Amino acid sequence: MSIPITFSPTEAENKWYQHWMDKGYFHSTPDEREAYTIVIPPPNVTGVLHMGHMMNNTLQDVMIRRARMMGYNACWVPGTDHASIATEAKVVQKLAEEGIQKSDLTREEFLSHAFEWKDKHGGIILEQLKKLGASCDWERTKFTMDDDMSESVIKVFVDLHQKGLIYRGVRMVNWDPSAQTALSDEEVIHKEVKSKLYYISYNIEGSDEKLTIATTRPETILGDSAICVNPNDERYTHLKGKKAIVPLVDRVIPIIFDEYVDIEFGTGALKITPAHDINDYQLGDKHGLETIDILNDDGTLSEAAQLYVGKDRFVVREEIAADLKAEGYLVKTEEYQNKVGFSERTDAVIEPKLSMQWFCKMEEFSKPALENVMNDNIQFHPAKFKNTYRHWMENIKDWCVSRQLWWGQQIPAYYYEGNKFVVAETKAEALILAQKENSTITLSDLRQDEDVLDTWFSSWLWPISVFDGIRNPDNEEINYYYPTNDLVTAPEILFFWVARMVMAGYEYQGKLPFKNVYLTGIVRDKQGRKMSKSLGNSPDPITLMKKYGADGVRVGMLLCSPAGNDLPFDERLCEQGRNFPNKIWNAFRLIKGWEVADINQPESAKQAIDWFENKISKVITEIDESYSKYRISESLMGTYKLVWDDFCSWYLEMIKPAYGSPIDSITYNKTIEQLEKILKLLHPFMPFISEEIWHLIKEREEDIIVSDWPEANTIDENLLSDFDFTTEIVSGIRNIRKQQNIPNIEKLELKVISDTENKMDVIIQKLCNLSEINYVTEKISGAFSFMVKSNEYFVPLSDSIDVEAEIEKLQKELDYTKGFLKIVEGKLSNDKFVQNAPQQLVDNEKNKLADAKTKIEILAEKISALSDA
RNA sequence: GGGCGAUUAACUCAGUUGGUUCAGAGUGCCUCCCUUACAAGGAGGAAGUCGGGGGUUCGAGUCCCUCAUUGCCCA
Repeated sequence: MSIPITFSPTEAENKWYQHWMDKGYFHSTPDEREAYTIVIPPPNVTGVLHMGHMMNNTLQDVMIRRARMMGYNACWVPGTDHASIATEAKVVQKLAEEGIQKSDLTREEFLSHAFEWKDKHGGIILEQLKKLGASCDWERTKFTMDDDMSESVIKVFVDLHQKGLIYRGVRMVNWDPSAQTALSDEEVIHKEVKSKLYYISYNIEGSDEKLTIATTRPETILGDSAICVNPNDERYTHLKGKKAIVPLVDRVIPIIFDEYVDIEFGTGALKITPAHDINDYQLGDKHGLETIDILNDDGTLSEAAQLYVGKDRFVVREEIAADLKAEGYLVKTEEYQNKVGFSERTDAVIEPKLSMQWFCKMEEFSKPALENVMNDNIQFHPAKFKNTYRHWMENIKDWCVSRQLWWGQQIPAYYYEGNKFVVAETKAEALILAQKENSTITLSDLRQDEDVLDTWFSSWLWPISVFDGIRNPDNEEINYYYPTNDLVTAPEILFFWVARMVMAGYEYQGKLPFKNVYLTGIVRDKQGRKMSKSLGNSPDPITLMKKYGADGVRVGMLLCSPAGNDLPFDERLCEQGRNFPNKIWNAFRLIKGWEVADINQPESAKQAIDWFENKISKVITEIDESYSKYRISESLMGTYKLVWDDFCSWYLEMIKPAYGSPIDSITYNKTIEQLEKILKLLHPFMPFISEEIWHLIKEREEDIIVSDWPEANTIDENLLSDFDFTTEIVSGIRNIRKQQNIPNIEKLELKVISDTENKMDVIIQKLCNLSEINYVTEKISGAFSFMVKSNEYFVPLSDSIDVEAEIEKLQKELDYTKGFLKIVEGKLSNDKFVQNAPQQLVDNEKNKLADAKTKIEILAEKISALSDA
């Protein structure tokens, strides 16, 4: 059989993914085994696969595949969320391109367009995840607006309303004039921008005096209802009881006094616009000021502004500045840096706006949610995010859950007789409730709230609702799969999503939603910028997988990405990720190329097997440990080194038969056994090549994806350290070959001065191509030499030896050892050290002292012997 | 402005209760080698005042203080 020199992944990927699907390995149904569950962080239906998804889903797949091999009933639930703002924006845009305005459509018509769009684009990411090898239970795929999911959302809304945890109220909200909806605080991104500080003077009523204020938003003066100064500010105390006149509109407003005002900032006088600034709103509330809302929902000025009506707020800013200047009110402008809120979705500048919204009370929810994270019932990896979480939970504010959109679950509040309303799951139930108030009300008198619920109001139920645990809180599936085990997500949505899921979990199941939260880093480009579509700095994952193979990209992503750390992405990582499967592929080619014969097993091979069996047990222990701490990249690195260094560089070299010679069957079979264990360890990281080689080893029915995770046997630590000692000798000889340019084919001799015989001499002989190893008692002259511990090794060579160079080398080692000795002596002559340090440590220092002394003696002898020669 | 992190080799990061193995790993870099699995490879090598400064201790990358730089969250 001829096996190609490089592994070509594409064919294997398609073949095995299809095979796994056909066999139904990804599908889970409750049974007697213990469940291991992950719910996917549902990607937006608007999205396409990006590097963040690759990272995130690779991790989940690694975890789920390993759990499957460990005998758990593994269930990974995939799905998407409806992303109300983003999706509605996309659909509106698409309709606009077709010449259709949203306002021309009924709600139902618009929704049918939106669903059409979702059906066409909504599954793209999930299809792309299949290329990555994601072993999701596709039969369970959910969408946050599926009928059952929406029912759950509505049920929860009604339930919370009945519990008094949902209320309607006027609040200052973050208004996105572009999307024309309110946003939660978390959806607002504050950015540092260059702006201007405008100094505007107001006339004082009945006086020639003027009062100057500073603002970044001159257009809002039209909504001013007071000017506020600090009562401790002596510059202004005489203005008590006076009134100011708003320029251009000549409205008379009071001058009020409040310590809130920073004397140092600007002129120390602050204009108060309660309708358009959260702080002003609070001050207005406190001082009983009028609120004048001068803006329309689309960011243009309203009738209430009196001037510039219908013009955009930014246009007005320029115009009013010019007009103020013309009228002599503008004192000066200054360059100024300040933070401005932008919509996460539309990038429009957020307008603080007073409006009627629905809110969810958070205080009660936050208690168990905080407690169970702080006490590690729910563990964060890395744990440092507990701090951030706590800070948020302790300062939690009510959640604005209404959005002025159509795409989403319509709020189940029904109005009648003006502003009276009832909340119920259906209109029919609402009618019954309303009729209790007024028996004459009919269905047609009820008008449902126009707004929909925040998408997170769906997602926070995700771990419960995918198992129908809201509608049927005690069903078989929720009881079996919930709580889920691990959640893999980004720290950016720790509050948006993770915290709220925890709250919903305790509220609706009385239990945590997941036991572990693995927080991934953010994938950035080389310049440290977050990868985003708008910057165009993200490579296309599908292209990458074509180039490097899915296994290669998976490994590349994981190699350098410890939990919670950002990953500056570089394609070279994928290159490394591709080289690794190729290494295994070639190891397999080597083994598969051997002719197997019934011949005696060489002692060296026997020892190599003994060693490797111990080594692999040790590594399995280590990588299991890393997994248990969610140090996935460490598990991978442990596996990587096991394969590359231990298996390929050491083990295979030790058992390799001479070129053209057959291998004995015992060694061959043992080697296959080791290879199979390695493939299993690799499977979570590299599912495709591991399955491919697994089947190329021999024809078989069983697949590696459902094989048993290898278990560690008892480990002979002495054997392992003997081997490490042996490798040092091998390196010593290789060094001499290298320095003297002696080709590998040329056999060498090794002479040893040592108290004990190394049991692994046959290995040295094999790896170094030695004709013989002899133990001697006298130093050998005319030989290259080196030391390992206090043993001396000589490689006699007929060629002349560069005495000078040898002496120099020995002198260097001697100097180093002398320095080392000094430090050890220093420690041991320190009484406090000897008294306070643990006995074991002191003994060890004593051993180091003895060893160093012996070594110095030997080195000195060697130098003098060489010098005499 | 308030809170929380981070700073260890050129890069990305490990380093657990202070103590053998504490100064590590992978990549990159340098030298040599297309040697009969693999040049997507092999053999070897160099590389760090553990951000600066103080302190506690017999002993500090690790604990404390302080300064600097930097990131995130909140206002």
